[in-house]
Amino acid sequence: MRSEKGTSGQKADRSFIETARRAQIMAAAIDTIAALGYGQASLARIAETAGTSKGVIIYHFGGKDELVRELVAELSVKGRAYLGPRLEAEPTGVGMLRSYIESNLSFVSENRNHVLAVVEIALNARAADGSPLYDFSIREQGVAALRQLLIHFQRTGEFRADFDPDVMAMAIRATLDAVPARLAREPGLDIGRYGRELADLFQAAIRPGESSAGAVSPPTK
Amino acid sequence: MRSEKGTSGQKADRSFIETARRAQIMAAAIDTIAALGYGQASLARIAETAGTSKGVIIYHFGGKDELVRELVAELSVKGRAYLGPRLEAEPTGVGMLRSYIESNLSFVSENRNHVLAVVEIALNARAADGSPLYDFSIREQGVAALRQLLIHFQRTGEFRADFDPDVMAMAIRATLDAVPARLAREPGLDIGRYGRELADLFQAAIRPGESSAGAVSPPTK
Amino acid sequence: MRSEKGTSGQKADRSFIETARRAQIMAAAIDTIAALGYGQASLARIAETAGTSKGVIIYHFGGKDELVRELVAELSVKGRAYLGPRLEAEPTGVGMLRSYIESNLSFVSENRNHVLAVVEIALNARAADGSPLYDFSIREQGVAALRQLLIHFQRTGEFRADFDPDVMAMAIRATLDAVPARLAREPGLDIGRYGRELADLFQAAIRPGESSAGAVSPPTK
Amino acid sequence: MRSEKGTSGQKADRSFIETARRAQIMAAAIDTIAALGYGQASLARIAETAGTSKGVIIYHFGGKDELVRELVAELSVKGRAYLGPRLEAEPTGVGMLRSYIESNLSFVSENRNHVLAVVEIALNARAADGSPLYDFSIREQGVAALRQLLIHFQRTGEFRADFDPDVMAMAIRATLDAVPARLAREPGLDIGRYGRELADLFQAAIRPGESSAGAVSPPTK
DNA sequence: TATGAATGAGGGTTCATTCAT
DNA sequence: TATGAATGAACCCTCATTCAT
Repeated sequence: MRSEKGTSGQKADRSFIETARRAQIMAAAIDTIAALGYGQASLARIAETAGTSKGVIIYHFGGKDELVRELVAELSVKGRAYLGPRLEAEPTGVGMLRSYIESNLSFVSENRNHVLAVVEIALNARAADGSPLYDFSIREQGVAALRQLLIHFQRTGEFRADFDPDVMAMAIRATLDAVPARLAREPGLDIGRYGRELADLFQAAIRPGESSAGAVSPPTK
Repeated sequence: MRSEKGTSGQKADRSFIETARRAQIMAAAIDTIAALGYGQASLARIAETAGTSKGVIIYHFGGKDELVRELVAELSVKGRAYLGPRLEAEPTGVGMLRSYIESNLSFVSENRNHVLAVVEIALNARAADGSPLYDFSIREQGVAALRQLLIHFQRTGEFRADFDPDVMAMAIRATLDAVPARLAREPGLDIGRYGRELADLFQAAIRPGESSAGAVSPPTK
Repeated sequence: MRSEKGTSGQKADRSFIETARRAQIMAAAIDTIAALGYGQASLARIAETAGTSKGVIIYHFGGKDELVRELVAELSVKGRAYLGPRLEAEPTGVGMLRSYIESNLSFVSENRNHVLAVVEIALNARAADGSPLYDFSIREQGVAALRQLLIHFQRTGEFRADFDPDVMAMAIRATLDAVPARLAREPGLDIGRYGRELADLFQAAIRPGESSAGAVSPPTK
Repeated sequence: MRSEKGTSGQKADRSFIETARRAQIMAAAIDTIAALGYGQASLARIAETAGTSKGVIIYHFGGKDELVRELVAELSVKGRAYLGPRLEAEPTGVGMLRSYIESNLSFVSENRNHVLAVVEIALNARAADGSPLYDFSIREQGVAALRQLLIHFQRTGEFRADFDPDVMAMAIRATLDAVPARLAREPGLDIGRYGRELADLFQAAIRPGESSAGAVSPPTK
């Protein structure tokens, strides 16, 4: 059997041919999940897309779960490599916020199907008892980092202090997460413009206004 | 066979006992889908939750599709009845926007599992070819109505004119749609406060500021 | 429960309304079987055609088997009442043969669906072990009677003596039995002409020719 | 998945083991259908006869439909290969007619169960709406060819001119089609003799007699 | 290294029938 | 007399996985 990498998680050394096969299968899995949804993406269909048989997939990945897990992990690695430098390059809070949003979206547009597939997985893949199958702690780490960033710049005064950083982080994340699905429905979408609009939106939401938004809200009982 | 109601959609007159059974089954379906996810919610499991057998479900609904369709339709009816009056009661643009957000969330909190189930269905239920199985045009109508509302108050000047109403509507909707899942993970969440925070957030995003947010954005290449 | 008539087979005395219901159901069963074939004619579909529910059918007939049995029996009674007098009216062998064929066909054309249904039943209805479900001894009695007739007129010399009455009887019966299906496919078929042609055909086959057909046959190894 | 052969119909190249399994399953299907009838021949029962499981059948044929389709196709191929040369070898009309009948019957006796099974399929296999499931155009082509043959020799004068070739063809076909069922009931039947008798019968029916049969028929209104 | 073959659980659905009313 | 409700077996099929080669 292949693909037993120790718990340490380091990649087993693989032959060239094996690496190629794995890449081919993962690409097929991505396209199939993106196109049909997680529930419809059976091993048979993925194998068909890849031009092989189910057996091959099981051989190389040990099972469907592991294949999917690697799909998720790979995107996570790609994502961090993409976003990290872009964020660190920004000196100001507003810059980081805008960069977070726009970089996320450009990453999405450059990895459409992969992102779409992982979103599908995140939303649907569950064990028989309903518990999530894969580890999306990365995502939560992302949200946490975003919240830290918001808190930081609330403290510096660059962002207004009277929003809940938790709620704001979640709103930003949710809005970004909805984009891949929309992109799938509307492939011609101009992601660059979309990202700028979204950045404007949240920039307006966090900027310290003359009067806080909360002050305008009707008195709550 | 049961449950064939004409295209007009009016409920066929049902016996007391049938009505009860249907309600019981729908409740079981809601809980099962909410708890396990759409993909794991087989008829057998739903039947088990309901304390009956698959046959009974088929008898009363004619099939899984119809059961799910009714779950969706019922929530849609409930939702409109809940939201409509609350929106119409608001005279101002800001009031309507806040009401839209807060009413949505209070509706969600009052119909947790049902909303969660329908979100599961919306995200996951697909035909074999990947096309969506049910009609969520209601949802899109909702987004469209929201966009119209935004456009209207941009014209009156109550909202700033330089945001894209399409992007704003989508951001609001996506943020709201993410709440049920979070609520499921975090049952103690204070929805009232959460709604007010979210309303503040988007109120800040649409308010006509001294200078438009866009002006602050870095020059785009 | 209804419909338990003693083994003696006499009809239980039935109320007017029950008789009507039974007739209605039997008509529906005939049309359904004729249209869809025996295998597709489930109680549900028959009930739908009849405008009632499965329960009613079971109530009146005790089960599907009994309903079908009565369909068969009724046609058998009708058939004998139709054919008997017509045969007996013929003095000559040729007349009886022609009458047998033509009366059979006119009976078929006057009872299209019923005949079609019973043919469907005869060909398809079987118990789980493959054994035939209903009693078609009537049919075999018919063939036997036909064979007796042929033998009789072979002895009188009106028919040629060198054909096997068994084979001839079977050929006539098979040919007649194939008509309903053809009639179903080709509803405009002129049964009168068809019957005369068929009568001519078999008349030619049984007439005492100058030389027996057998003599012409090539020597068999 | 197995058994997807292109529309051209050429057999995909199969491994030895697969070929064997397919043959075994087809044989089991033939025996089961012949013994129990089409309606009782479920995949489970066929699998039991074959000594395997339903899954294996599905694996090799993709579904019940395809299995049955191949049963029909194979017999059609076998039948044409068997009958064609035998017909073409005959110089005279009478010879061809006799050969048609006798070859058909010897083919039947040599392929008892297969023929019986296909007859079962032809009579019973239907879609939910009652329409036939498989393509029996071959059969109709056979009848059409037979009719052409009859017409041809009516023109040459070898057959009498005053029978309807359509009716005659249908009578011959119907008589032949009834044989498998009889053979099933009466396994000891002497098919050779039976065929000669049948050939005699129809030879007498088509021979140009001193006076046409039609002339004897009572005046038709 | 790779594959075809087979497995067995579980999927949704149809069916004739039973039962309580 | 009639019906709606429920049952449970059987149906065909899909699935991820195992196994022998």
